[in-house]
Amino acid sequence: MYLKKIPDEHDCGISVALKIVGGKWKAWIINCISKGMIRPSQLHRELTVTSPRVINIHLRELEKYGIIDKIVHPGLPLKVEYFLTETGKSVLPIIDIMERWGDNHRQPVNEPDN
Amino acid sequence: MYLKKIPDEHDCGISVALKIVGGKWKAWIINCISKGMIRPSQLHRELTVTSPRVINIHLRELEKYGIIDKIVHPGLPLKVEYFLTETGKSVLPIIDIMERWGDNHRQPVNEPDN
DNA sequence: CCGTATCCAAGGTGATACTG
DNA sequence: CAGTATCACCTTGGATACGG
Repeated sequence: MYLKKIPDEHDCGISVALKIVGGKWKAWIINCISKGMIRPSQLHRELTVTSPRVINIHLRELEKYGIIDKIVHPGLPLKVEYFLTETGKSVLPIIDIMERWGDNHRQPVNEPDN
Repeated sequence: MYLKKIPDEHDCGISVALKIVGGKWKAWIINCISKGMIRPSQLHRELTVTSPRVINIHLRELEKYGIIDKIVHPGLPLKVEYFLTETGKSVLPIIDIMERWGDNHRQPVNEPDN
């Protein structure tokens, strides 16, 4: 997302927001967690097109930014559960409006894909 | 933005929306045009941190997706004016909500930038 | 003034194999 | 089950110079 070197005068809120929803699967992951798919294995099953590594990178970043947090249950097999923080929940309206807009404008945007 | 090879079952509205606001300067450009900075030279002056080439790439893409359109005035020196289409205007609320969210959550997101 | 071509650096993503 | 390391690839962004 090439957003790290933006000088201060252009580091607007959009840059900040894009750090959260800008990744290829970040918004998708946030949506899944908000819907109760809180275990990594569930995410992997839903997102078979991607490797666990990429999902984990996104999870680490969302964690770092305070969007999600996790509970590690002791014992074997391992059990980890992610959940949205309050900050994370505040992102849902953004994802929602983006999703609705995209669904309503799929034609003009997706068709010229040459 | 690596959004081109997303399989259909995951090609949700978010992917579509990110094609519009996902680029490093796309949302910024849309904002500028909506505020009346409609000539390329104005955009270049506002965005001196970037080369004209990058701005033009974004403009071409926004044009391709029907977000902006342009009027080419004949004569020399050349004069071009961009404007938002109706579709483009419908993007403004998304940019607005992202910008506000980002401004309100700058701390937790920006600080862990290690 | 406007736009593009070329070359290049860097970041994001993907496949696999591996450890605890 | 959960997570990481290494590899290679593709996309994006950036600097410069040039043509309409």
